[in-house]
Amino acid sequence: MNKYNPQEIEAKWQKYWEENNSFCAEDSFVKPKFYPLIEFPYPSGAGLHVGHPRPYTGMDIVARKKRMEGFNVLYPIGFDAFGLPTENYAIKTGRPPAEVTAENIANFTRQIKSLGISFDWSRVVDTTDPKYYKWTQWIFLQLFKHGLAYKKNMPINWCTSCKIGLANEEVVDGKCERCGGEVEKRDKYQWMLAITKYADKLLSGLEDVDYIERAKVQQQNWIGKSEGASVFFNIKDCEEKIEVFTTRPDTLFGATYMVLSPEHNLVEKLKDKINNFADVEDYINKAKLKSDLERTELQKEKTGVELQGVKAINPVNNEEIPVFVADYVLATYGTGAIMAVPAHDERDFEFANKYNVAIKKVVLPPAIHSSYRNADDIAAGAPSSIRVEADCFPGEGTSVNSDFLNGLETKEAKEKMITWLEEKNIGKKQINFKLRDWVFSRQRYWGEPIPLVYCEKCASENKGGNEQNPGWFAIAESELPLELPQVEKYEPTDTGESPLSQIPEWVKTTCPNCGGEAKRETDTMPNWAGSSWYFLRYIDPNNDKEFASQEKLKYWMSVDWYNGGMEHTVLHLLYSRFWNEFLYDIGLVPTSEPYKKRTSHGMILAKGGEKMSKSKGNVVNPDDVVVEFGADTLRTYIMFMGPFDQAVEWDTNGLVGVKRFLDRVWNLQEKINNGERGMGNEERVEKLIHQVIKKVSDDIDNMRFNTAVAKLMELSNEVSKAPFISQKDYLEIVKLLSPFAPHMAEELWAMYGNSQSISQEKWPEYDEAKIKEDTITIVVQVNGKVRDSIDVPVEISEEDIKVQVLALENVKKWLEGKEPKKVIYVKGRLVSVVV
RNA sequence: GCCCGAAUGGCGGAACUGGUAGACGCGCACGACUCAAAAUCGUGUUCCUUCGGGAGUGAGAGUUCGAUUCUCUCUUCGGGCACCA
Repeated sequence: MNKYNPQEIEAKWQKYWEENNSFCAEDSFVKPKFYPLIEFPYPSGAGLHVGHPRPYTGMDIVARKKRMEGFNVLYPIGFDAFGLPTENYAIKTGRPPAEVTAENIANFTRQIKSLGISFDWSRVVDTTDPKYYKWTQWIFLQLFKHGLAYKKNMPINWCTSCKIGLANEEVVDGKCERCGGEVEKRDKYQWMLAITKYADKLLSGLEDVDYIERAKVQQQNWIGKSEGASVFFNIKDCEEKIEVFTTRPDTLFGATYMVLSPEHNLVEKLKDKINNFADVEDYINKAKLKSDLERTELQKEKTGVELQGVKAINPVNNEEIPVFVADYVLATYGTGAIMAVPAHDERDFEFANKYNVAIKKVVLPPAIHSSYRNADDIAAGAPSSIRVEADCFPGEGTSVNSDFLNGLETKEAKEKMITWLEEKNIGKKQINFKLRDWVFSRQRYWGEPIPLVYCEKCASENKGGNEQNPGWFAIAESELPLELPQVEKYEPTDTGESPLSQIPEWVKTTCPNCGGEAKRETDTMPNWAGSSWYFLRYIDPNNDKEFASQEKLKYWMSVDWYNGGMEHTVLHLLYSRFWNEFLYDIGLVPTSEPYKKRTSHGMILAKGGEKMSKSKGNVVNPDDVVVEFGADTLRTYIMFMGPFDQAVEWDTNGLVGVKRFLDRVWNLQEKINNGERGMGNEERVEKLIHQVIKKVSDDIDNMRFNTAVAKLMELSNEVSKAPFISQKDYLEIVKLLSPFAPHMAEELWAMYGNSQSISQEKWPEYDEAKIKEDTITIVVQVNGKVRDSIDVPVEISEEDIKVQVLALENVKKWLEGKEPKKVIYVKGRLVSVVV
């Protein structure tokens, strides 16, 4: 018998799989399909890191098992290659980003292939390939044509030292990531995508999909739907009104003051009425100067200034109430103004105390539960939900001091107030979202060019574009892809514009509408663009007529199982769902939701629990592990380390145990006895194998890879102790191991006369009857303590077992002659004797 | 501050719908093989113990014949959101 030599075996089988297209999905449309997906990597110059193989291997195991179960599996891979690190590297070295990207992709490909992941390499997509981004641009144009893309004046992050615009990701703790310089906001016209129009759909769509709970909650929070009312407050002796949004219209009688955000345009309009305008202006200017960081850091202490001479009128009781400007009110949410109810909102409470504004209670907390009447009880153990601790009560209860709402529960009070407001025409039911529209422009080179042109003549004639942006036109579809031009320098310009603006011959074009002179948009798309639809392109990656054929989309969509990092559950997941839902609405994809199921893997940390990073020098390169131990050991170890969805610490010592396990399985060949059976162990081994089939199958379906490996280890240990194993049983074990250690499994499978790849074999099935034991061990407890255990036949009756148990010496001893008060029998588990 | 998640031997981690806590692996100890070492194989490995037992899953209570599992309070750690009215 040869020694297990992973390096030799792995190269051999990787070559075999490639030559035989073993893992290419078929566009047969006959077999049931299964479409698993992992997040495609960004091909960085640093190469693969041991974190990458975790999701790839996990889904690979699922994919391989599904193939063996008869599914037509599409398990694709690609590269999300536009991005800042490559662009920055290009700036530093002067090399074209495309060239650097090609090199990095080649390196990533080599590394991933060395892991034996069953990706369909015939469908690789690269977001920077013009053949790919042609369709990214095309989809953007559909969004534009349907009025979902518009240009708006928005603040960007401006590094005062590098004199360039930064993406949000480049701003770390309010400073420039590269130079550490100050970052300020500068206004710039940017393309926006109206994702807010899909807020409701993005929210309700979550009901029908199987995402891990955390991902759903995060998306819900991000979308941030809140239901309430908008209410108009009149201003005394003035035509102007203040519109506010509130989720608690039932507390309107308790509104004792109002607040405008510093950016609110009403301040300027009321200038003449404000007696202390100089103070107000001063406050507003100071607020503007505060960076985002300062605003959040200084949140502990609320500040504001009263607009003296201005009084608002509470519409429910006509009381005159003061109006403040304060930066704890955000300009970007709701109407940028609030009605303040200090008795029932903690922020308003704090502010009212500081500025001496009246506090009026209009909601009583619900009755305290009778079992917790006593104050000491409450302090000791009442659930926090029924405790009342402060003078400010933000919860729900019963309305008081509120005229026609008195005595109503919060829910009813809200409804009644909304009806009243609507009847009087001073307010209405209103739903607000936290979700903002998506800033889609980047002043960068290494991204997809935005395929729009601006014609000044048409703009002046109010042609094209949309209401906000006349003069903008989509380029003709025949001109797609609009390729990135070659440039000399990749640096952003002094004005914060994209480097593309420095190429006059590229910028200058003709207007698709009037044929006159026009200018191209010089901003590029953000990183998120290419990854917002890549799962659709995998289905038909070489199609040059459509982004994917309808027939193929109908067969393959939606993605059955998408696994990715928690860091992408908000933006990437939301953006790609948005694009898919849009494409569904215009009839181009068959399902509204792109992903049926979403799971998440935990990070692999360096020893000591730190993140692996280049600067700390603690990155483990999978190449080294493959060379030393082999890919099968690496794969199996990564799966064995710990629960798939939790962070785990890398430990090179752990690899040793897994290598020993694989060696042992390999060496089990010595135990194969072809001729002889009947050595007395077959039945036991068979039973064990059936138990393992069940366990491993269930565990893979639930991503409990660590316990699946443990069970396989247990099986191999058990078999090692047996005198012989039949070839049939041995190969059954090899099949079960094949998704984890595919190279070794192929080698062993071939060694015993099989000419076809093990990946074509049927996944083992278990027989429930063979799993069952004939005798079971019943645990005996006396007064809750384990005192003995007995082996009894499975079908023993309750009476019989009770008699047997009470006759046990160990039980008699603990009974001390007393009669048992109660004897409980839990079928197949235990007998509990209570004295 | 709010919302999630977690806490189990020396370490990573198991334990189905409440039913023998510590599977599996690392490490460690002893033994076999060896001149020796490595590798491999075998045995043991939660703690205390007067060897009868006793204690034990972050802490404290509760429900139960029985709680790592359910309820409540608290502590610590990790993640997300962060003045969203």
